[in-house]
Amino acid sequence: MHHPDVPVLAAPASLDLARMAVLCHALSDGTRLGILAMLRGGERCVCELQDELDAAQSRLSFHLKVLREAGLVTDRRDGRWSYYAVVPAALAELHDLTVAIQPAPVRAALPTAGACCG
Amino acid sequence: MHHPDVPVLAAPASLDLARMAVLCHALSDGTRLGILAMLRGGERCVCELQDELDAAQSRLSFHLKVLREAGLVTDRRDGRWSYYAVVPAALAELHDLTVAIQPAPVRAALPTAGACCG
DNA sequence: ATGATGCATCAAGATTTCTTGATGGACAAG
DNA sequence: CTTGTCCATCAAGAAATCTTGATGCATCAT
Repeated sequence: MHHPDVPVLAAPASLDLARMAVLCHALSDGTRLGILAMLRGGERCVCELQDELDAAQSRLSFHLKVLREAGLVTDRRDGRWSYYAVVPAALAELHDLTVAIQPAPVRAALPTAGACCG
Repeated sequence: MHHPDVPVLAAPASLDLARMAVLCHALSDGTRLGILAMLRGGERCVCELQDELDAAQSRLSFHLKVLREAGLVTDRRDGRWSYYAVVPAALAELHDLTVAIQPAPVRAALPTAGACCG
């Protein structure tokens, strides 16, 4: 070898790369992001998403499953309808992960997620 | 239709779903996240990543290209070596996007990214 | 000049992901 | 009970992504 062998930085406990990959994968698709954007207004049933996003029903079911399995949404049955809603904590998790993966000097200059403005 | 036709929430200007999809896609792969985690310690050349991540060279080149095209890393040539480094602003962008896509009531209870602790 | 190293790029195959249409179950209305 | 609506799931094909090995170029050392 040839290079100075810089010590590899230890990862903070909060930096779970596998979890981050799952969350990011779930958010890497336009249809799924469109769903989440709609759910900002509150819970929706599948047929509402269907109308608004102009997507086939099986297609929405597919993407909702991805979001659900990533923990980004929950579903609630009410009669014939399934209502989906955002899980804010999951987005907060990604939020924290994007901070944790910042280079150490940058992260030091950032407010801590929990302690901010507190 | 049958449901109460809830008004669809207007998206904040900061919510660029296409951009979010690109960023999240780039971060949805384990190898790429491993690269970023290594780059937290500062810039690295490809062969260092290769040693540490135990990945073939062409494979790293492929993933580095994805990260570069998403704006998450920059590269710098120095002689035979290409040094890659994190672009903190890109991670900050994703950070802000995860806030922007939160349901409106949740976002209202959160500190603004820029104005935090100010 | 010669040879070796670091790296980007390409082609090909394997794998994963996405879309579409079909089927069937749960539920509600008539 | 029959019919229609809402939805999950499946199968099959299309498309995107990832991995591997090969090739070629630039750079450095001898």
